Amino acid sequence: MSFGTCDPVRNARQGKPNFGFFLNICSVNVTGMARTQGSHSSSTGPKIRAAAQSLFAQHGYAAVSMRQIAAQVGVQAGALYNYTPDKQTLLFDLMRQHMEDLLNARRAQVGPNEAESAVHALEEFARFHIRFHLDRPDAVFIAYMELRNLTEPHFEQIEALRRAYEQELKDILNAGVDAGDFVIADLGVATRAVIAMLTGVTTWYRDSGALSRAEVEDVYWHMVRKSVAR
Amino acid sequence: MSFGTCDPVRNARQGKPNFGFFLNICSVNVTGMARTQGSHSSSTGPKIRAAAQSLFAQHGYAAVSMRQIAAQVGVQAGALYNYTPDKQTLLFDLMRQHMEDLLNARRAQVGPNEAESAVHALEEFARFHIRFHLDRPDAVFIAYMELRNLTEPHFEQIEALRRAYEQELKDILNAGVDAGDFVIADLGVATRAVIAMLTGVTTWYRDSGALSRAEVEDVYWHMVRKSVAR
DNA sequence: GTCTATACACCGATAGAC
DNA sequence: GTCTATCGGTGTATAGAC
Repeated sequence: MSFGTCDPVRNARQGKPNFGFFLNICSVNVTGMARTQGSHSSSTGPKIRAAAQSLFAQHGYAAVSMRQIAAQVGVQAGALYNYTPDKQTLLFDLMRQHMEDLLNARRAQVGPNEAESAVHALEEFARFHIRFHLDRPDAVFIAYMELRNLTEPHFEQIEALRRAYEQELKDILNAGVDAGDFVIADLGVATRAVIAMLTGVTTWYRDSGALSRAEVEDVYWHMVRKSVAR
Repeated sequence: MSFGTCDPVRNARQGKPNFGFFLNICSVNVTGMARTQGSHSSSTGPKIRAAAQSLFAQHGYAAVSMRQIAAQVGVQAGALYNYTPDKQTLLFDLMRQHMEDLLNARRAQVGPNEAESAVHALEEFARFHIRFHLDRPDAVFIAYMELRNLTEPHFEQIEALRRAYEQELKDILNAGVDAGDFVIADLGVATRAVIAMLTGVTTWYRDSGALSRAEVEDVYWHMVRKSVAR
């Protein structure tokens, strides 16, 4: 009962295969080289992060053991500690990487062109946000659900990155208000409201669904545009 | 290290007192009657649910032990099993109660008066949603974060309640489109987008903050109204 | 209805061989 | 860099006394 949610049904609902990580029976050798045990790998580090990200997203940080992560990678639990000092740091590294990727991708998008209209800048932000989040469902899920499992100094670093990203949108909205394009009662609330609306797409969108990503982008963009309109 | 997040700092950040549930030293007798051990109480059941709700919201279902819940109530762990068959059912009962309260409160609000304008109906829904959610931060947090810890039949029941609530908003939006009050590209997406935006208030609002609940209601309502406007 | 005690399994993390 | 073995502790849940 202690692995309450490691059931095939739940995994199927979330579109995940069942790797059977209790028994080390179906551990997969990603490199394709024949080996009966161990990895001795070129790239165990990345594989550990990938396995942890997938398992944390499926079952939650607290419900996943280091032994489960090791089994999915195809090594023994002790080997994980060659790559991370502890489980908590493994979580933090995943979250920090995700937030840095988000911020860097956003700044790369906005970098070249300057002085565009606020409406166009908002459209670019909205479409970027949806695209980035739909591309990384596991990382997004962890970033929003596992904040309380970070120790205080780690939490503060993630929060700072989150606030920096939020500021990107706030600047756009503020410029739009100054230019007379937007009417916004409270800038901070509006910023969080728009981000919450857009991020919500990750809770229901599936590639197998009725709408394409482009269509979803359009629908959300129209709603965002109107929500801050004059 | 296994109780990684049971630290005073984190609790203070979430506005929770530190009950020190490791040592049974400060277990509180809520009834006020002097007793050195045990509860033998009229109302251990409700106290267990209250303690579980608080602890699950703070640390997450998987990170909270039955011993911690018992300590907060002031009984030994074995006594909990007079009130719940297992931990999983305790979680499910909390979530079902919350969703039923939500649906019942919504239907009580809309019950009496009929045939109002879609715009007014939407305003009532938006304000109700914000008020109800801000009044129950712990229950809301659990309802959104712990879905993956439910077994399949339990999950399906909660999902049905969530869909029924969603339908309440969908009906309003649909009526508004028919009446020519709203312009909506996709009814399902718009329904989820509005709910996501409104629910987002729970992630940042604090009573100690700059805005009153009434002001927050106003700001969100204006954004929702515009987001589906013609 | 609560207690004490316990069954049995798993946890994170480390030590030392290879 | 991975293995095997292990430490000390915790987990859920149950049994039986009172």
